[in-house]
Amino acid sequence: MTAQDLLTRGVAEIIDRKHLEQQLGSGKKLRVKLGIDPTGAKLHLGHAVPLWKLRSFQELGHKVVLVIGDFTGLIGDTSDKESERPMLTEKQVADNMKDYFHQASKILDKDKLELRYNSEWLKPLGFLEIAKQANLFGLHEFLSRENIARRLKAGKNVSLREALYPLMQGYDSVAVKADVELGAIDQRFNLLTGRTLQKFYNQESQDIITLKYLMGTDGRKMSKSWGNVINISDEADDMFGKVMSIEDKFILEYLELATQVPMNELRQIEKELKTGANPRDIKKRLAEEIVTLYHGKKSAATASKEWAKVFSQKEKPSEIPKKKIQPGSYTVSSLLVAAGLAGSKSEARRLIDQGGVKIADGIIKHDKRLWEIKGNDNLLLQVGKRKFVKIV
RNA sequence: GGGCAGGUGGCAGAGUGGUCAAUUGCACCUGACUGUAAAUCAGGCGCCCUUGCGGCUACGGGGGUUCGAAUCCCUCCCUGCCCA
Repeated sequence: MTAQDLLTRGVAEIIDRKHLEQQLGSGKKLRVKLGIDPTGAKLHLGHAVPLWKLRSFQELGHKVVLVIGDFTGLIGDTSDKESERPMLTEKQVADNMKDYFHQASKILDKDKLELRYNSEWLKPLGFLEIAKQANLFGLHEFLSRENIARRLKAGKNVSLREALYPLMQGYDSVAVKADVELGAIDQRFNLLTGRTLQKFYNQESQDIITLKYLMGTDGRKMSKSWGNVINISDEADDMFGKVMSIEDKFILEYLELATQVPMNELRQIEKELKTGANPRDIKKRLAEEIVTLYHGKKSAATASKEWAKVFSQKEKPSEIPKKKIQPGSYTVSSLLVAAGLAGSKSEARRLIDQGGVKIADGIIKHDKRLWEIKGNDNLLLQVGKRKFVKIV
């Protein structure tokens, strides 16, 4: 990681660039802040983008301050939302928070980290103080945010509480004396709030690095509510496959945002793609890189081989889940349900009709024949191209 | 407090007495093709029964009108918008 990459890779915008370059050049150890609200239990590759940037700061000797939004999580940020985010209960937040740090430490160096919870300073804050902070901003600023304006225009509710959220995030920066704050591009407004508040509290305003966001497996922004996420806790095989299923046009973005492949290599790959390289091969490399980050090189290699076996060569995976079921007579549909390969018999019949069901390598065309299950059958069931279960 | 609009399948969002198990989009599943679980194309996408112009359950909850309701009425709950 070069100092050059620090300010370019994955970066959408830097405010104030000159000042930040100066700070970095001065040799001073900067306090670099990232806030995460525990809105779900799992971190995904989109969350990981700013975490990797933090890691780079760590490597260059700066102090990383990870602010867990145990308080802001209760309130709920709407800057990345198309509708009001529901307020969470303290229990939900506590549950979600449990694994957050553990997951984040897959990326960050735990020993060079300052971990803070923002209830520490937000909870005791009085109304007067909040009013003073709120006085620094105009309602019009908030209302003109793109997604807020859109919701208002569509006749949807925008609660007053949402307008308060940026103050809290901004005050976090004051509390931890941040020199730099990171965030996704849709956080821009909240990030800027920190600058104003710091000034009000006689601190030097933090610089801001906004990062591009990662696309999900369906081509929309990666977000838990879209259900298109690749979680950093996903199993190696699963993670590999999900990466392989992204659209070709996102390959370069993924390499930039979700891997540590050097930028010059990235430009090389870009050239190769343009001159007719098979995107599948590049994507395989991408998937290996990503899986390596979270599961290690060995698992990545295994996942890659496994994937090639099952999908390129259409062979069976080396590990087929085994399932024991009650001995007796089964129709194919009830067999599939018993094996967990179909949610209902109706679904199973549909799969049969569509030619997606194989038993012991033979395509099943109808549901009439009865199968006797004795309890030692070793019968291979297959649905689609990638779901296998062995009845034992 | 007053006025108005609305609550439909995982989500978004049609439908306003029968042909609605419910248009469409997204997500998802299967098949074909391929360079891959990409793209594209085709089909599917409530449950049950041996497969039928079959049965059951379903359009916020409850009750009613009707031969028949997601669609009409009553009531309850909830949500949003406007005004104060």
